[in-house]
Amino acid sequence: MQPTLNTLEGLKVACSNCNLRELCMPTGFNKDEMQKLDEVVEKRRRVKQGEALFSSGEAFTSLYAIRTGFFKTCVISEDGREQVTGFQMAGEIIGMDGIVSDHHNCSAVALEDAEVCVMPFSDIENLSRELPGLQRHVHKIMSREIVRENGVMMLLGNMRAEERLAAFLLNLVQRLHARGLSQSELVLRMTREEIGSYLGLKLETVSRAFSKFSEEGIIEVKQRYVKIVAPDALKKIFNPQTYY
Amino acid sequence: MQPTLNTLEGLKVACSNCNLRELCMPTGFNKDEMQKLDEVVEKRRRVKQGEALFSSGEAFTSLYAIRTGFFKTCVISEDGREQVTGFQMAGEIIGMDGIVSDHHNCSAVALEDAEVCVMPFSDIENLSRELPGLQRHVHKIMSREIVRENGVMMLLGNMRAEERLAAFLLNLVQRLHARGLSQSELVLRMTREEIGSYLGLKLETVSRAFSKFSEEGIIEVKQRYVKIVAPDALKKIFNPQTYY
DNA sequence: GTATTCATTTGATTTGCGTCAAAGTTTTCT
DNA sequence: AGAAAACTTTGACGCAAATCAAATGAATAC
Repeated sequence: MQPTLNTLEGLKVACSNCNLRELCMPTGFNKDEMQKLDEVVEKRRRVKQGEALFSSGEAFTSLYAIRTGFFKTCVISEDGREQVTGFQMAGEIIGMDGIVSDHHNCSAVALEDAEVCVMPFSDIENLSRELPGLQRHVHKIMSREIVRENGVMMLLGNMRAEERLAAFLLNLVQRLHARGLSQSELVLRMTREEIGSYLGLKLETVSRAFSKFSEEGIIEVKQRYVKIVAPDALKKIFNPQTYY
Repeated sequence: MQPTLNTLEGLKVACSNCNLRELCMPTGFNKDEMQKLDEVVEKRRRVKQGEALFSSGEAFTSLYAIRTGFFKTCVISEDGREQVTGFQMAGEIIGMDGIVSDHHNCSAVALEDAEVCVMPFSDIENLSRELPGLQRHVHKIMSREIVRENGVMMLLGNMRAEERLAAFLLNLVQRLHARGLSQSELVLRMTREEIGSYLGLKLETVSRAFSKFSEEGIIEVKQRYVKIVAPDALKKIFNPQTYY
């Protein structure tokens, strides 16, 4: 480890004046509690595009709050098949897969240059014994991940290609919108192949579904740029029943 | 609610002399700590075959430790498609999906008459601030669920029908073996349709895969009874690479 | 600025699983 | 015990997505 390479020297690392606070930290703390919270963030770490924040099998030490950038998490089977298990953006917490065995079960790779807050898990555990609000927050974050994965299982087990892609796009744009970005335009940070891996499809199938949506006037696509022209049509594809 | 129907009166509810303790509770506690742990289990509750322990949308109050019986958990999409997200047996903890929103996101249905220990989550949170061992255990249980679901995503996204069924059987028999049962024989508690839902397959496909394994002499099947004759062959199907 | 690599699109063909159907078996109900 | 309902198996056929293939476009390196 070469901390000087990964740590941002001279930058005040503090949640209390971070504009992502409401996304990744619990709310409703007083000044004293907020100060303690600040100390959980040991340091920051930059991860270049294509690099791994952590890799499957590595010792688990910390959770990471994404400050900037975009990640994918993936598991690899023994015979080399890769499954993307999620895409994560600013304000989201990753690394919880490592708690159960003290080793990471998946890898987190930056899809664009990124910066994360390193939060040693033992510190989180210590402080969350003092601060019930933090304790509850940690529980909620893990529960949210369980619920998210339930949703992916529904996608993979029950939905057809176009339904999966519609759900994927709606989910992405909704999360970006929650971060102050457009609710109709987005630039994909991942390849068709990575989308396909996440959705249990081959890249050609993903490409065809994009083209189909485009032909139908539901979206406009130019490579990684996507504009959602008819969100209701997408929602209808994702969930036919609601629109009888 | 009719507590008298669900509570087992006159039974001493205590983890300290429960033979499943090592499966669902943390180890290494002294007498005093063990006694506190006992108090987390508010009561027990019986669930008849086919009944729901909790249902999607219901208010979340407690986690449940399965004492006897067998459950499935499932989510239902708005248009009515059901996805089985897991099968749970004695010693396993369910209900963590409800923490994030204070409402359950999935339903837990008993596949045979069952008995669970009801553990109010607020009590768990309170006590785990006192007992770091319990705190760590709660984190591990949730992390284990995340990791399990990662594995299911790999199954659903990358594997073919027979690989999925092989993985399913190996996983089931391994968990049963950890509970003192045979590592080669099992009686399925779920229908072909429920297996199919979990594995993202139709019941006919599951049935055909069973028949194929049977014809090849890998397993013996008679309805719900399954005997694994050639476990290595199953492992090879699940994970071709390892056996070059 | 050109070459090389990587990503995407689109077409032709194949295939694994789904769908439909019917018969057999087991369990449940009366 | 007998009838009804639920579950399972097996076969024939269809289709959605995978595979194979080739061309185009974009990004990166030299």
